[in-house]
Amino acid sequence: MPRRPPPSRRRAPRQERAQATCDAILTATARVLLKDGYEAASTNRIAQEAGVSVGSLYQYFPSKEGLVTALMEQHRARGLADFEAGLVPLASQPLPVAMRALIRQVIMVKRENPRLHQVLHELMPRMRQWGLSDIYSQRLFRLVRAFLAPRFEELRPRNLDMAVFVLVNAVEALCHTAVTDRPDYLEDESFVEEVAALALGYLRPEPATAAPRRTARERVVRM
Amino acid sequence: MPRRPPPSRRRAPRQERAQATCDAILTATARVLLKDGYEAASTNRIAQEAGVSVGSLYQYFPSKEGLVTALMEQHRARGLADFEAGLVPLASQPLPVAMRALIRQVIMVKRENPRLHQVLHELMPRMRQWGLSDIYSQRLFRLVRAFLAPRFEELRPRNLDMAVFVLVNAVEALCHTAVTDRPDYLEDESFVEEVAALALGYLRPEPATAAPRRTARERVVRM
Amino acid sequence: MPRRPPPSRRRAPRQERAQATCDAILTATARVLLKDGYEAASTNRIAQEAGVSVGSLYQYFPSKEGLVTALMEQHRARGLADFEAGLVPLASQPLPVAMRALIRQVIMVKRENPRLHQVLHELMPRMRQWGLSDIYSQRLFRLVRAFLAPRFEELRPRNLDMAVFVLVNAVEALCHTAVTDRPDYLEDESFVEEVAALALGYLRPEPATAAPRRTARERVVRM
Amino acid sequence: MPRRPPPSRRRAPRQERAQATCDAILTATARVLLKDGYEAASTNRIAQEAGVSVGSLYQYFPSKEGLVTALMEQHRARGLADFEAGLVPLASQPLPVAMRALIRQVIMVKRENPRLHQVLHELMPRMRQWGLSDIYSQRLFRLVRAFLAPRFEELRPRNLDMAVFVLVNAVEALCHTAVTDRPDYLEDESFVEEVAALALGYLRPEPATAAPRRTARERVVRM
DNA sequence: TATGAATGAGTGTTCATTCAT
DNA sequence: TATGAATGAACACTCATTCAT
Repeated sequence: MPRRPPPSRRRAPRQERAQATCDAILTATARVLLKDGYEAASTNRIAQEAGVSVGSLYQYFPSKEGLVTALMEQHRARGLADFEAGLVPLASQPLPVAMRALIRQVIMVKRENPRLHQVLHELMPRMRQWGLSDIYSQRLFRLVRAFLAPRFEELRPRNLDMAVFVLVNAVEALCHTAVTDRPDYLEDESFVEEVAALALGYLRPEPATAAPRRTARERVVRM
Repeated sequence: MPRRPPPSRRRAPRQERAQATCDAILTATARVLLKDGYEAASTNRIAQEAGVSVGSLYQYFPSKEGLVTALMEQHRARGLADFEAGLVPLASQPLPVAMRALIRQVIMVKRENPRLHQVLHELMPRMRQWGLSDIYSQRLFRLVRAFLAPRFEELRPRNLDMAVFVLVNAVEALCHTAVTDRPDYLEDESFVEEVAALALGYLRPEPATAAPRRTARERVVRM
Repeated sequence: MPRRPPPSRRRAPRQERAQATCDAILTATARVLLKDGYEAASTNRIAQEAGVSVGSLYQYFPSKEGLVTALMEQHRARGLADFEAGLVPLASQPLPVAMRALIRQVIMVKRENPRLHQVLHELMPRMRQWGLSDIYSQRLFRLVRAFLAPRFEELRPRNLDMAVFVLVNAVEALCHTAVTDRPDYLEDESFVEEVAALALGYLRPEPATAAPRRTARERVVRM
Repeated sequence: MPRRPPPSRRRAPRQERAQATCDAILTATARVLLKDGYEAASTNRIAQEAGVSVGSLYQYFPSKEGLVTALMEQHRARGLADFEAGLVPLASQPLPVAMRALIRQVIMVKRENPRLHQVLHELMPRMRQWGLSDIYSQRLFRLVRAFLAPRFEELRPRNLDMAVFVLVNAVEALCHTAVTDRPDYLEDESFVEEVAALALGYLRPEPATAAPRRTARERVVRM
């Protein structure tokens, strides 16, 4: 029982001019969102910024909600496509190599336009409230799952779904939080190393507790 | 150039009755925020829910912003105090034991009132926008730093600040995301195990890689 | 299954000042409706005319619809009360006397403020569209029915309900149309006579048609 | 100071195709008016329903107002023509026969498309507001007047104009109100009888007050 | 001639905040 | 101190109409 089709578009632009208008509006939305945040971003303001009239805005987008949703979708679709494109050549790489590359890519993407990423990120709860299922998260999840599945036997975790949940969310959160709280980390190669260490340390089988016998106490402490 | 003092309180309640009013308002704010979200939570509505007049509300809080800030502060102060209280007896425990205990505690706290946690979490960007520095995050950071510092020598990471950043944010994000996306995980003991594995795997020294010598480059690449 | 309670009031005014505001708004509504008609009567315009802010308007009335409904109700309640008051002393009067008096009263009422009557009359379809059942029409119907019932035996019509429908609507329509199309009739005593003749001629038993007997069919056809 | 010529048409369609377009628009207007009412009937919506562009609509009609006026005119012209056609063969019939036939016809016409009749009826005040004189009412009036004039000597009323006003408006109102409030009456042959009784009772000379003499007082009372 | 993209004034309504009582 | 009536700027959104193509 689907609630309603994603109300992000009202009608497809037929003429070339219309497509341009449509794009201008979306771009302006991003700009205004950046400058003023969601609340302060009025549709009139956005239209003005786009150099069109409010009427035109509502010709292509059914509501402010829909407009923002459309922007979000565009953004996430691109992000996901990039991610997938980056993932393909890494399929055959050793895990550590691939992991570092992926993390680096995630950071690069966010570094491109940190404010936009941040703003859209903060918009996500609202989207959920609007009843939009987050198909992009699901696709990302499936992508990572497919990437991990072939090597899962050699890794420590036994619950693939949970492992993907842990990895995806931890990495995403770290990269995102860095944008906001520690932008310097984004430029710091050792940050990539640490995030990779987190991911790889999570997946790596625990060390066969070797030779010299230890008391339980020692074993626990030493880790 | 100090922005302005945190605008959370207009004036301290002197009389007992006033304190009660103040509490009632804060409680009502939480209730309304839960039910309706931030936008739909009007000050009139909150006052009504608290059983006082809007006028009274504005006697104790200078603005809606201030009201929400006060609630947030109360909430975070409590959370931090709890965390600190839980941390003390763990100082002498082996790391894995302590880590599991801490993670369990974080989850428990969120499980208590997931919706409130979620709502307040989603309010944080707005706080930042209001120019409030997040002193609680800083204190949490210092707490964990102090907890980790004595054992840091035996652990893998070499940058303590970055390690704390990584751990705090990864754990927090996982627990928080689980509230929203996978509430079932909150009841699942194996989720605690996985989050602990993530943290401990991150801190654990890499296994002494035996025999054949490698170049630094190689070492970095392999897992 | 009643759709919703008549949405005419938001909250009752407690203080004296509030009651005054409320009245001022209703009065202003009538004034603006008169001048500009329903569509052109914006709520901001009405508030201005009432000398209050829009906000106050919406404190007492939940919507433009509700505001107009309230005005209509006030108006019709008064009209009906007047009608009932006029009807009581006529109960014992001979029918023709009573009928003329009633018609005269209906005309008088409309003559008092013809434009307002007209505007509100034209608003009625919209009310129906809003799903408001017209309780005043029903009460009027019952009133007239009760007035007619005791003498119904001596009258021609055999279906009391239909007779009331015919009388009420014919008289009302004539008086109303006269307001719009022939205001001069409202001042013309012979118009009262004619409307009364219409009503009485309708109720009066057909003259005993003398001599040659006829079939039922024939009787229906002849005059 | 002539207001302006009836703004119902912008220019007469010359080509056949143009006439078809014009008709399509008018038909669509009726359809949309039926479905959505006047306010909700936007010109874009109407154009869409007609399968043409808004631009084309404005090529044939100067405004929404004009469009609706044109529809109204078409509709009333037809109604009047029908009425006139029905009237001709009745000229030589006895009054009661003719009256019943006419009333029956009025009801039939409304029964055909009750919603459209209702919608257009409710639009009439707006037309008046637009400054359009209602030439169809006038023609109807003249038609009925001409019908009644030859027999007027034998009837009770002494003011022909007023009698026509009373008859036309009473019959019209009853039939129209029945459409809205008592659609069952439209199917009820006895309703025709009652309306006819109303009209004929109005026209019929008062019964020759027979034999036993009465005081004026008595006469009035007795009816 | 037909199209449909573009316009923008104008609408109903909300809500944080003030201040007379 | 407490009240709650009053405020009014601001918002999302519509729709009759125009005009470049």
